[in-house]
Amino acid sequence: MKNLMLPKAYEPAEVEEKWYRFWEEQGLFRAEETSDASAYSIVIPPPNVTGDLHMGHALNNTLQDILCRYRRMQGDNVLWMPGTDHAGIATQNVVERRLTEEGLDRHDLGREKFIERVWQWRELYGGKIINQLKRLGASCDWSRERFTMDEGLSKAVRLVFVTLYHEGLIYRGQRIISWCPRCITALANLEVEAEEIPGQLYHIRYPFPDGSGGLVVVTTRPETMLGDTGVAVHPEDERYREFVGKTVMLPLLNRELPVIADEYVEMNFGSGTLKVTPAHDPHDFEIGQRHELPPIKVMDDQGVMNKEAGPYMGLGRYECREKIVADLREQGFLVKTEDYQHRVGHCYRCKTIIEPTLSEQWFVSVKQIAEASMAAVREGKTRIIPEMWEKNYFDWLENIEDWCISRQIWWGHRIPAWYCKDCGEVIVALEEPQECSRCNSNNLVQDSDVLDTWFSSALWPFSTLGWPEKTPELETFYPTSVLVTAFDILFFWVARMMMMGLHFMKDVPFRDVYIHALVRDAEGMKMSKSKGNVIDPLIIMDRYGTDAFRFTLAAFAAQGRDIRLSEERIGGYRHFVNKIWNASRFTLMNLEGVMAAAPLPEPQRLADRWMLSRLQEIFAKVNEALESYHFNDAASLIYQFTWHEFCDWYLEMVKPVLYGENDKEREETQQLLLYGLSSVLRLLHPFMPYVTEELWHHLPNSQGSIMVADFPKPNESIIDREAEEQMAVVMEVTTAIRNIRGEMNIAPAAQVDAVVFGPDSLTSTVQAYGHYIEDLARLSSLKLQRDGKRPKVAASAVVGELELFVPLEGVLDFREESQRLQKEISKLEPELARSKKKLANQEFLDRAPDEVVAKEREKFDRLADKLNKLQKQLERLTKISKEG
RNA sequence: AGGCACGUAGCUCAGGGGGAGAGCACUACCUUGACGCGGUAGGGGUCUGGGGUUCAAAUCCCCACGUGCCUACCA
Repeated sequence: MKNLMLPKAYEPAEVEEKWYRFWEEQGLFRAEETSDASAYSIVIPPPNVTGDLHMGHALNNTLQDILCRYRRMQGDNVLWMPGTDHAGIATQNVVERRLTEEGLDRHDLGREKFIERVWQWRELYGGKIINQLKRLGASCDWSRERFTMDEGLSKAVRLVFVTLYHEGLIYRGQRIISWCPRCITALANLEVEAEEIPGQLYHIRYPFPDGSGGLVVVTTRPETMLGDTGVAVHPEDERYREFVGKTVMLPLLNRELPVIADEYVEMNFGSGTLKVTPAHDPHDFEIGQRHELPPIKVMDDQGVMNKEAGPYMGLGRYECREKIVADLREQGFLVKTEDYQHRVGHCYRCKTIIEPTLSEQWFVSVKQIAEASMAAVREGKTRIIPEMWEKNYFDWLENIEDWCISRQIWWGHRIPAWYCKDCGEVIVALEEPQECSRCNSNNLVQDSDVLDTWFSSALWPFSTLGWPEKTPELETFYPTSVLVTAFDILFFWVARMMMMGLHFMKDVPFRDVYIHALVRDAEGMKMSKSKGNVIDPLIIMDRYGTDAFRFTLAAFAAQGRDIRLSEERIGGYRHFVNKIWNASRFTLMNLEGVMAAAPLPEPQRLADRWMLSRLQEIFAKVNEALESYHFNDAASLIYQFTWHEFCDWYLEMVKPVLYGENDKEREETQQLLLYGLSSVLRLLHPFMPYVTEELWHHLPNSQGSIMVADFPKPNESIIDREAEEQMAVVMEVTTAIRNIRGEMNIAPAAQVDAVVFGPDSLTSTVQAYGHYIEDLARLSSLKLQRDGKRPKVAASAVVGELELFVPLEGVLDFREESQRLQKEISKLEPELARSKKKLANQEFLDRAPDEVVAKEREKFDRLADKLNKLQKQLERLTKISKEG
């Protein structure tokens, strides 16, 4: 026997932990690698092990959980594959900060010990975000949890590297790359964030060899001049043509620089002369190659000037800049400086200004595999939703440059390449080679670099399923059904998964990519710790409960728009959770003696017929919304129905039956009420897993977990248009009487009479269902008349073709009532005028579709009739008030 | 510089060629046997501005203004 008594208010903290444990213990999150049921799979965007659950995670994982729970309730074999990302630079930074606190740095420990420390750290704190995801209710199959540095995943990484290398798609080369002098590593272009900052444009005179005149170059980074090996002008620039082939002198270092002509130079920028620093600028590097200007690196890997900087050696790059500017000024080479706003690259991990530097790194040649990735989307093998993101996806892939994948850090997948110290051979292999394949030397050293974190993330959809083994998991769950993510990692991650998936699995990694919003603060700023504007989801869950929080996220998740989270709105949905709780409480306390196994009775009464019919429509719409990732539509449909139809109307209409003497009616109603509540709970479960599970277990007819109950599907045969139309009349009449009561200040406890005039077709409905109106509008009597004398001293209203009177002999305030009628009339008049004008327009009649015209005629007639009736009521009132 | 969004009630936001919507906030009334985290009723918007297409525009197109984001090698 289930407990039908509920506490008065829902206390989330008490039930959330209980049910999460229950789900895990019952194995309800587990996917079957072999099953006949249709498979549905999602791989989680693996959060960084260093991470704390933030709003972005909360939204991302709530949406995934909604989809997974929805599909599971439909009977699908659902796999939500969880895991975490080793997050190379980010994690290394965190552990290094700890070492700093101990007064150490990683070099004190050495590579091996340092990596050990990182693993220890991960052992202690890496599970934190997993627990936070559980708190959120995430129904991942935790028995399959993966980590990007797991043995299996690491093996996949090595195999991919080796394969691409032998296919010629991975190569090693000297390039200008983006270098972070704080993290002391190369970065991919994508990992550099350009930010506009104020700076200076320095105009510097490079004199002719005899010390006279010279050419004026312009730069924002004067310290790089120490690495200049030429000065370039545009070949068609008349001003400088005579100097091409001659030389100028580099100030401070007194190096002779050739003046060369190159089309890259913009004649209109600055002086039209460009200093060429091949080792510290990507374009200068290219110019240098075209004109055989040697690159000279003037900085070391920490941004400190090296011996090539001569007297400036040992200075930090910005110290050096100041010193150089001062020296130039002193020696008369600084022509002028001006303020200049420009965009400068910053490290996406530590925000340090990056230094473009010539360096030898590993690259993936991506043009060819990018092409396949575009084709897959173009051909519809993968859909990107909302569609507008497709354009970004294509734009990026079309302009893609080779991907720099080597990082000079210690935490990550070591590059599987060995160098022979004797003959220089490069050996790329899955396992450490015993000897050089060319000279048989065993004097081999492994490349000290590790791979970009995103290299392993790119394999996530198949590496987590066991690749390169041919596993039943891969067979069943690849390609995955949908990838749910925010657009900020569309390039970092989604595009690269497409490339790797297509290349190694010969199939797309996911059928759909659903791109959701970014969560911003109330001012529309991206939430970040440095801005101090973060709202901590864990605090929110403490304060409002997880269900209210999740529902809010879903309600905000409209396609194609960012979310500005407002705490008030979460509060609003906490009220909704409480409303559901209390609707259930009411239902349960009226289910005493209900037959748990009874079949659903054929509904007889209007309220039941209407509620059942409306439910079918809600089922259809909610299913449709979830199928198409319209989470907010689904949420608001359920909200509106539950609160404003089920609670506001149905529960009220059902009370007299529940409290009445008729056992048969009561028993039927109990069954239908139970069905209604059960339906609402099942609709809500994907959004609000905890409260629905708790309530589910109180329902007399529930079995097991709501997680595996059927998600409601519409049954067309239950839709009852007639009931809905009749119910509309009941609702409108009730509202009209309540309006009169409210506006006339009739005490809520006081009962009044009402008289309704109108055609038989309508009054018969009012007659048949008058008991509902009497009850809901607190009437002592409801009389019906086809025609005849209207009551004299009465407040009145018009509802469709019905005229409605509330006699108020002795209490009616004539002025107030006539004002009320006047207000109604003045609302109607402009609407009627607009309709009239429309119907007078011949072109409208000719060109608009017939049904639109017919609808407009109907509307006009309805409005005119209503206005006419209201005016008569007003006239009558005025006359009576004068007589009285 | 280009591209993409967005500008709807005081606030946060849905909607999207033919009746302006929700939540919160606001006003009045209410200890009606689920809920005051409640109920009933109510006030509030030339849908940023200007053009255009259309019988019809908040909705489609163009321009302007504003906001946000993304991409880019004028040093």
